[in-house]
Amino acid sequence: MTDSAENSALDYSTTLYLPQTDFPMRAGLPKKEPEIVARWLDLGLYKKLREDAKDRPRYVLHDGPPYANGNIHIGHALNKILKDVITRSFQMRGYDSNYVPGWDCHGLPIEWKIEEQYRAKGKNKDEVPVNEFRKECRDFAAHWIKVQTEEFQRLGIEGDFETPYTTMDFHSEARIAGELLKFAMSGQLYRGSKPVMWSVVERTALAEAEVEYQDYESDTIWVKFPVVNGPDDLKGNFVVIWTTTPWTIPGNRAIAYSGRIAYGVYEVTAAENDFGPQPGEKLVFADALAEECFAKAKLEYRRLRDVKADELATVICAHPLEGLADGYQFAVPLINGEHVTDDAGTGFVHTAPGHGREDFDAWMDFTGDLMRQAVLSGSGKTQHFSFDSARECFVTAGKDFHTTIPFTVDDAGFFTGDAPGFGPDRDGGPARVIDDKGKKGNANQTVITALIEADRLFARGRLKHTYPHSWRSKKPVIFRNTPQWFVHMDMDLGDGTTLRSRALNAIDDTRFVPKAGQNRLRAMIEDRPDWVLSRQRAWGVPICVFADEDGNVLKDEAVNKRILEAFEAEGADAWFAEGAKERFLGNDHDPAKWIQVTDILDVWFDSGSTHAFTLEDRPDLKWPADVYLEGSDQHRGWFHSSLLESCGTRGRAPYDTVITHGFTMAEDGRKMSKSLGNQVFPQDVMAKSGADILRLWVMNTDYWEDQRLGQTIIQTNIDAYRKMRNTVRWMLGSLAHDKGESVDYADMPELERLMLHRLWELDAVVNKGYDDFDFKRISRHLLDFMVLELSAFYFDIRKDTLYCDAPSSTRRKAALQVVHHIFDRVVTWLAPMLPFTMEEAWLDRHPDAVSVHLEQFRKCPDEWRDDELAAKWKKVRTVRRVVTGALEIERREKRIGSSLEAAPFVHVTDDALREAIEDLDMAEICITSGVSVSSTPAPGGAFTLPDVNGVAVVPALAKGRKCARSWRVTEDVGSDPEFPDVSARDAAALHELRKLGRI
RNA sequence: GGGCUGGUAGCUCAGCUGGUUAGAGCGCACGACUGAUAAUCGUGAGGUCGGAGGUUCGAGUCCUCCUCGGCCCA
Repeated sequence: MTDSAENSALDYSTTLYLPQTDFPMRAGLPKKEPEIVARWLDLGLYKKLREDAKDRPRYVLHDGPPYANGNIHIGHALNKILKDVITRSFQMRGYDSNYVPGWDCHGLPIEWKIEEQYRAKGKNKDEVPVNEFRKECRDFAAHWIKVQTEEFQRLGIEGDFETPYTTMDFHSEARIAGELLKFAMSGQLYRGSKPVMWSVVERTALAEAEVEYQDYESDTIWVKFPVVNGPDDLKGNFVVIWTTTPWTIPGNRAIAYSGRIAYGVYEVTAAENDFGPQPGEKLVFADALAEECFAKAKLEYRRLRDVKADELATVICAHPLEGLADGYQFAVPLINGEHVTDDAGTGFVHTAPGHGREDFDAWMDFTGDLMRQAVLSGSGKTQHFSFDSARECFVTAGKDFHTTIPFTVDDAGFFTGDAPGFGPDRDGGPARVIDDKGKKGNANQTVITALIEADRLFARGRLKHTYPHSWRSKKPVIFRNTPQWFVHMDMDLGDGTTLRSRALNAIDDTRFVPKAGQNRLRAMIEDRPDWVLSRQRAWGVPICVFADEDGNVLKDEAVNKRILEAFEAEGADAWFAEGAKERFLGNDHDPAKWIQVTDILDVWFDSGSTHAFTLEDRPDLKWPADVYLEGSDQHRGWFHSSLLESCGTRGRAPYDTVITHGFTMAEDGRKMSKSLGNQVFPQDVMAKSGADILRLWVMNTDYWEDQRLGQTIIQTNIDAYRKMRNTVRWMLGSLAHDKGESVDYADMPELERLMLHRLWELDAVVNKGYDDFDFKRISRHLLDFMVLELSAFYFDIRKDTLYCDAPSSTRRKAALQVVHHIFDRVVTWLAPMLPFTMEEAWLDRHPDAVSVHLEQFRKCPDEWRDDELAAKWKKVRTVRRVVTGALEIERREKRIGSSLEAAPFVHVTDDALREAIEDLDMAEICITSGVSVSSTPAPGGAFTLPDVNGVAVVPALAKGRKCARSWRVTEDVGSDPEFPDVSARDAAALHELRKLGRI
């Protein structure tokens, strides 16, 4: 090796166009990102984006509102990042793509928080005026909106955070109420009833999340129901049920059995006691439970025969309290129940539809079936049929059958008139289930006594089990039938459609990404019962209707107008203010006749109405939205309620496209949880690595499915980020020498044209990816492009040209221009994904620019497409691969270090491959100092690759001396006496530079 | 228990309507360079495609069952 380089007088590095940039290799995102956010806010970037795009077609992604009650978690981050990438990408692809963030503000969790604060201060919610309480809820939500706004902005989310929408704005509340009134006026809203968990102590309904299960001792009873119709030999026998809530017997309306369980008729053969069942009595039990039951009643027995399910289906019993008072003289049918098991009890389940969810569902299925068979009038009026008529009789005779569910217990736990003999008509007043202290009242005992008197008690006992208790008072709760407001799913809306049919049609007309969401939503709509809108709560939009005692709603547009105007001006608090009833009813209606409903709307109705008060009402938006995007849980939630609300009021979905994302799991694929300590907090990732790292994770993941996130995965993304960042950095450094001199496409070397062709191809991939919301496809292609084709190929080859060529070199100018094209495209394509880093890069390249986010994706002219050239270079790279492989051996054997020390002989016997490289400078492409190509077969021992036929390489050292400037080994080093240690090309470059005063 | 959905190298992902020895990037190991330098280039080792049956000349790709996970219900 020559040592002229070391002895050189000139430090040639100063004569090279080496990359020059202040764009740091290490990003320092945690520090830099907040500065960029601040700059965007100072600029008013959101407004600038709108101004910039004001003449473009609008693209609206409607934000599903997060709940305003805490810091954001990884799910929020995922969701908002996806939305942001969509809005930013559409903005850069020719649309006015604005984004109005929203918040869900009403509802239970916020009420809890406020109550919790009250408890801490020793206050009681019920002692606080409702509007004072609502005010505190409002302030609480407002606080978290502020916090989350900052967190979202820190993530790089661009949106109208100055004027977001919230469900608690007065205007929103007015419009939500208005939407409800549309349902009321069109007759879709009706009052029905449903059992809910009820705390007598607190006089309030409880949600599932508000109860906890504690040990409790219940009275248990086995009750005999006499068979009055069915198979002849069963008449007069008893069907026996078991229950842990004796007080629900007055509410019994049916007995559930299971078609999967074996039953038999059993006869008592001996009795230990002289009370209770006596020898000769015949009873039906599940076979698996008979022994246990008879033992409990201290009886001996024998089994008489099987009882089949189809026999049970025909059985009608009398109510065990039929003899007690008027009101129990109805038939108790046996109904098939999916929930019935033979694990415990008797194999028959006492069904009191007002006192249990499963009871209610089984009962509704049963009555629903009957209704569909059109044998019932469905008038809603209670008209008991005679129990000595057969079931066939009432079915075929079309007798009236009461489908209403009795309200047997009031809010204070007392029996009502719907429980004859136990309510106000009872001597000594109504019996009580639970008292104000949460202790058992006398209801159970009273019912048991009545059953004994009627000789309908088979046995009794006590049972320790877990039972729901109020989270707050720690007292037991009961299931209690309560009036609720519903929307019909299957009522003819006057045009032959129903809410259900409209919703199903709307689903067919909607694009789902991924496709599976369509089936999921459809299945839910197909199956769902009527929509319950009411909640017995304080913090929400009221169901602002007046109803008479029968539940008929007052329909008066003048009243509605007064309500909505008041809400618009004062918020929904107006409904709860003193004198509201008289104020809204006005002079046309007698306040004594009308009941003001005080229930509030389920928050799903609020968020289901966001399309009305944002998309329709804001001039910057449009209805319907182009796209809704949320987690897959929202098939049951927001997608669902928005669909129903919109179909009920407008006949179609409020969206054209629905995108769903999965959930974020810990690294092992399991749910993140506090107790496992495997949670990842977006705040931590941002503080340690930066928001762009988190965003890159989102971009690289298959978000349609559940994703995983943890330390390893974050590190993977940090590594990918670094690679991309360094590639961008190198371009910035090279482009520092770009004078913007352009070279005609036709004058460009093939390598440059190849890169333009690749850009043209990538352009299609990128746009298709954004169209399909398939971001990982884009990020994958771009990263691969940067790694495989830029860093390891194009840049590596062109370093010599860019660093060493003379200022006048066309090759160098063409390369610069291509790097410029690559930079502009790669950076803008990535800008929606990595908004901070690409902003930083863009401003580094274009110091006078405002923001990369105001840019549009650059077009790639069709002129750039050259499939033939691409095919040719595929062959070139095949040959290159063999050369590189041969050099690797030389390196391993320590015969060379740098590839520039080599000048191999390449024997290409494959005609197609040789043709491809014939007119090319393979030394340049292989980054060697020379390549000799021949078509003669290679000598034995030449290097080949198993998958490449017709190419063999014989390595050789380059002849000549090492150029002190370009480090290539050439024979023309020293040809210019003025620069004796450099090659001719470099000497010429030096002359030019000197002429320009550069050296 | 039901509806929907998923399990391909350490990590993230490709593998279209079943067809040659299952791919990529990163990471890792080793090497080179020292003018992208806490960077860059090269080479290599990693997979019984969750498991078991079955259909087929042939299955990661189709069918059945099992298993582990997820969302929503019950």
